[in-house]
Amino acid sequence: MLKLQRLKTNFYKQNTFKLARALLGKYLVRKIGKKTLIGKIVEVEAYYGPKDKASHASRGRTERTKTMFEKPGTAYIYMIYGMYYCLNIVTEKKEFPAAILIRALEPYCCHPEPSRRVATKSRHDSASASPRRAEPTMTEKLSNGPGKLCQAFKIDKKLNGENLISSKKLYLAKNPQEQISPSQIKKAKRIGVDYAGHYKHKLWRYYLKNNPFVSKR
DNA sequence: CCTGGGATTTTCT
DNA sequence: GAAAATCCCAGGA
Repeated sequence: MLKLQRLKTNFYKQNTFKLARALLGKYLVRKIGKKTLIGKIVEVEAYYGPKDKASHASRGRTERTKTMFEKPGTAYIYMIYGMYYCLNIVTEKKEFPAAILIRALEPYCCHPEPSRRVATKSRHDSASASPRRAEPTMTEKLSNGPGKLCQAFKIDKKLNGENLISSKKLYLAKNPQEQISPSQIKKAKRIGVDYAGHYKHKLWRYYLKNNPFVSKR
């Protein structure tokens, strides 16, 4: 059985780039009434400071971006392309705008609606080659991208500004048994930020090697 | 394999 | 009025 411990204030106080790596392998927990959705974080991107041209905060504090200036451990959620939401974890000291975009999740369990088997029978995803998944669950299909995971986990602007340290609806947790080693982490350019001048080349995307839920290699 | 366009609406100039 | 931290699908090589 998966034993999860909620992540506390100190976890969020790490610098943005350390925290981005530390987020890999941690769990996003979403409670909706009596139901709980859980997904392992497998891909993230860092957006750091007012000079990062790819960051919404590069043009200062606005109605939308004010959440990025909040204290670490706050959820920053915005609408993108009129159709999707994106979930970020605010980092750094209050008043310094930085956040980490959650780009992909590996669902752990429990999309209850259709009576479908949870596909991962052998659950600790070992490094060993698991043969192809039989029936992908709904969540599996729907959480391999920043917009899709918000859809699957029913995350929208109502949760913008939520404090992940105290929230009953949305938080992060770890399985103390599970450790991610640096060799499992791959660094890459961020997606969809070609407009960002030289900041578009920054290797501020991190993902778990060989994880099938990563949005792009 | 890759490239390009359309959907759709909030946000900021 | 233009752009956007996306996604999906169609069409070409």
